[in-house]
Amino acid sequence: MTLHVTNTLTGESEPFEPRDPEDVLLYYCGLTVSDPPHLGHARSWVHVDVMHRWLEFLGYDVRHVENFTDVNEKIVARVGEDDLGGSEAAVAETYIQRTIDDMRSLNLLRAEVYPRVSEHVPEIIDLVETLIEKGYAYESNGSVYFDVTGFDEYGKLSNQDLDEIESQGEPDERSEKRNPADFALWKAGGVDPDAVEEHRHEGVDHGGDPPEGLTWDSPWGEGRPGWHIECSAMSMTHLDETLDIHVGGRDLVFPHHENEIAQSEAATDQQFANYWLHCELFQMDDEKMSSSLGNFVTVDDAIDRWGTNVVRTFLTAGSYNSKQLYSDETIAEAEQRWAQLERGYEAAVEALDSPAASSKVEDGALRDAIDGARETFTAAMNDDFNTREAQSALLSIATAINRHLEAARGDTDRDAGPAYDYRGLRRAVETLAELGGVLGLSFTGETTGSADLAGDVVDLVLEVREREREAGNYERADELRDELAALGIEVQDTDDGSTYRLPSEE
RNA sequence: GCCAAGGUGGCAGAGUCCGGCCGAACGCAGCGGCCUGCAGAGCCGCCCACCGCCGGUUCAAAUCCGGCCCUUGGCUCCA
Repeated sequence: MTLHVTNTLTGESEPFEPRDPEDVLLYYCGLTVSDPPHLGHARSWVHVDVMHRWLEFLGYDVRHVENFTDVNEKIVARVGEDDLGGSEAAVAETYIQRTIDDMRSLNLLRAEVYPRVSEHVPEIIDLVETLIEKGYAYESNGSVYFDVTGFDEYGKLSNQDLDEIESQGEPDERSEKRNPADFALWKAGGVDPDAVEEHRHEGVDHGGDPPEGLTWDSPWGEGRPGWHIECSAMSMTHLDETLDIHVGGRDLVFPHHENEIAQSEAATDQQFANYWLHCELFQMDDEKMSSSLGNFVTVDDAIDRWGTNVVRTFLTAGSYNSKQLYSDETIAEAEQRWAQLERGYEAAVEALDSPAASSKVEDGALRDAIDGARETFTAAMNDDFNTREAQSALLSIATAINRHLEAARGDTDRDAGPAYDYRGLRRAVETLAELGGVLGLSFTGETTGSADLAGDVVDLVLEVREREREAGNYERADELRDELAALGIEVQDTDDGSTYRLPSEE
């Protein structure tokens, strides 16, 4: 069984064959650091992260590179806001740090490199010069444009017809471009003040002076790199001329990725990326999640509200290449799914700790269920990273655990007590941790010092409550349970006493 | 207008590439039952889908072919 992926380039599901049987070169189009990351970004990150983890699970070494676009008018537009910083570089730095923090709290595997545009201008200039030399690009008033008519395959990713694109362009007599569809590789001069103005937040005081952005010397005079060239230059610098997998948001297919292909392949005469994978976007009711509509949730807030595991369960509750609905209901569902997984895991751990667990007991149904779940999980992930199906497999392990515990308790004759399948439960716990790990879910719930203390206190309260129950003071017992619940502590009464769960997360 | 993706139960969301195991997964919500002092959790069972519409191919279609309707995203400014 091999991994299949849906390639935007062909529109079809294809068996995945990296150029090198051991290494996979993975490039993800990162973000322009001009705003705090929101859940939409997190959705793509998490799916790329799951791809990365699954490729490693399959035995590949993954060389994962993800850029930061730190040169952009949108960033300049933030200069002077609040405490973001007084220059393009400072604003970018602020958001890069924030982005890295968010990535960490989402439990993302680190990429090998996070290259920045501002640190790759020489490589960009080299690439532009190559394109001019090869006749694919031309200089005009200090700017350099890519001539799309020179690249026969232009439009192959997005299925655009060049004539169609051209006819769309507004005729502009004074344009520096030969063709409306040509795009800038290098832009003469400093930042475009109109573009900056367009991205300013209303009612924010930016101080007096018009902001300046970064500029560099080039063979064509002072200027800034164009929007698309960065990804070509950085991926070639840190990976290779041909990538195995290039991932990005669906919204980048055209023109960004289309242009990347054109300039890269024109420059190297090599295929730029063998597999183009695109993450679909969030939908809020009938519109997409976007900053301008003000309907987004920042990664930061999401983690605070629901915790990493719930957020990741939510983000992987649909396929990476299908749109996903964001609503209170869909989040609540994800909370339930995660809670079920966690409860199943914890129930198994608890049973393993009890003297009733024995290596002499064997529950075939439990073991079969685990094996089946592993097969389902593997098949699902190999089928274009079907994370929803993979979650189902995990859930079926939780169910199998509960079923086994239930059966064992049911068999109990009073004196002997229940008997648990020690090895079966161990396998269940290990499998959940291992496969859950592929989705970036963490069952280990490491408790911090304060959580330990909280645990001790809860134990104390439960002890008091138990005495009330024994004395028949159920009203008082229920009050205590409700009061704990109000603090987010879930109490569950069982035959062997009461257990509890602290509110999840870090 | 062009390009792309999609329309599956009350919600959400797999399955569509490789037609039959789909009388449609997993989950949420709802309804019974077991358990419980009660609740929750768990377990068992149930309810809810003529798979957008119309036609075709086939022994057999959610899955293939054709037409139509609708939704969403990108482009139509900059690039």
